[in-house]
Amino acid sequence: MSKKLHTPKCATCGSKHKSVFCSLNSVQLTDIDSDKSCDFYKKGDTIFREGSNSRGIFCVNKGKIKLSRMGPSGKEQIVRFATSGDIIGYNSMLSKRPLSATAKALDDSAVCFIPARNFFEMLRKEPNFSLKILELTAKNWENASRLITDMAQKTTKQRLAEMLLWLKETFGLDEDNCIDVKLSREEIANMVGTATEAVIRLLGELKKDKLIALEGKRIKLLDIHGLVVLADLVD
Amino acid sequence: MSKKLHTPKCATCGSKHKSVFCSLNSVQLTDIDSDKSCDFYKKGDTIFREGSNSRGIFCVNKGKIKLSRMGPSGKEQIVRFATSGDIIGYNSMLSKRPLSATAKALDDSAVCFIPARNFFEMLRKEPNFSLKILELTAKNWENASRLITDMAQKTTKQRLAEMLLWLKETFGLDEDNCIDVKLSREEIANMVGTATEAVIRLLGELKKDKLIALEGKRIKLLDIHGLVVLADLVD
DNA sequence: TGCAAAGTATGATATTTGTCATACCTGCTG
DNA sequence: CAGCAGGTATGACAAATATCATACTTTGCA
Repeated sequence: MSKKLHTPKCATCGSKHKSVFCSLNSVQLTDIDSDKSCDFYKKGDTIFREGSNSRGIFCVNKGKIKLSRMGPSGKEQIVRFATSGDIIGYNSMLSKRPLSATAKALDDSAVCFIPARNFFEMLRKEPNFSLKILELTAKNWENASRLITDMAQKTTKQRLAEMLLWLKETFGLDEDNCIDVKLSREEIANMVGTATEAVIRLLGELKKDKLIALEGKRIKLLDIHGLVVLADLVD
Repeated sequence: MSKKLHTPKCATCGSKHKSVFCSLNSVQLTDIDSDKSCDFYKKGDTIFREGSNSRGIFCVNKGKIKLSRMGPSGKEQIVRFATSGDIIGYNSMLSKRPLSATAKALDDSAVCFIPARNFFEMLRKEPNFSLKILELTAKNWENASRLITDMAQKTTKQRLAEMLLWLKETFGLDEDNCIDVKLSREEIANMVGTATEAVIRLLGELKKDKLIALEGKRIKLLDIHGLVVLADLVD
């Protein structure tokens, strides 16, 4: 399942500057460190599960995490991703509700755990930290409300294009312009909100339209602007 | 458009106890009051518009507000409602982005305005207030991610049933068990994410199934449990 | 190395939903 | 009070997408 790791220090964490902890000083980072632990998760491992109660927040040290919810008919819906420097599991701490999503490792990952007490203490003591988290939750809502609109109004093909661009933003491109994450067609379908077969067919169409190229699970973006136009994301 | 009103005091506001301001003491409420103003909006009036920059937050004193986004093809998507005691317009303050939704009055409404400065001051000075807002934004995200899942996976009829239940939660029922808000079929369609004709047909089906009754715009809920089951919301 | 299992691909078909045309109400305004 | 406009309703049709069946391909593991 998961294996304890030598716990990295926040102060020397490569992702510090791009995380919500960036505004904290070294004393405060030591406070966070004091009760922190770090676990290793193999690809496919579950970090936490929808419906259970969280006892703290998680911060991704290394790896790729998907956050998903179970739909009524048992179908998975991917609602968010997290990678180095991102925190997860904080929403249910703040809303005082059970966890609303399940977190699974897409790759071998290292994830730190910070107990609720330390998290809330920091929120109370540090207005700047509090504002950072507020900024994060507010952005989450804005992204989600855009996604609601897109789910409701765009065609499957448009949503697929949009999801590819989202994956690019989240995980970046490798040296070959391929999206730097490996997802099954089924997982892509669970982002787009459609059937696996539809994704396969539509990826084929995007390929025929010379917007992407496919080599197994690797998806190469050939025409990003074309995808933006297709997804109707032009501002 | 909107008419200045005699500004009500937070301390004597009937919605204080159920609002995010419930944890503030009388001195703090006076702080909020100091630069507050209140405007009257007629049914259909716009309170703020997607894309513009907000200069403060709004708190609904009386009335019913819908928050919606424009989809790519110009179709409205209703993403939230607000009523007495609810605050709106705070997300874009916190995310430091332009407003992500448009707010329009569904009824004649009175809405207070609190400048950004006072809002942020309170956030900085009052950890309890900060935590209340965090709770709010976290809940928003959770609701939104459920909605994403539903949009992606449920049938139009299920979503319609779910929206009716959502309207019931938000606006309540009158003495006749009718949902206490008047929306056009088009507006309902803009919540459900479908065409107006589909809503008309499906409302007809729900009526035939004896789950609801219709008298013009008034929708009477005959079998709430039946709607819950249909919407697949059973826990 | 080769087999089983999982994942990917493709076709045929059924269903759902969107779109367009049209007609009918209902409430408002001149 | 007539008539017009906006909203509601219904049918016919087209398009998109889900579902089912089947075959092919890759991957992991014994």
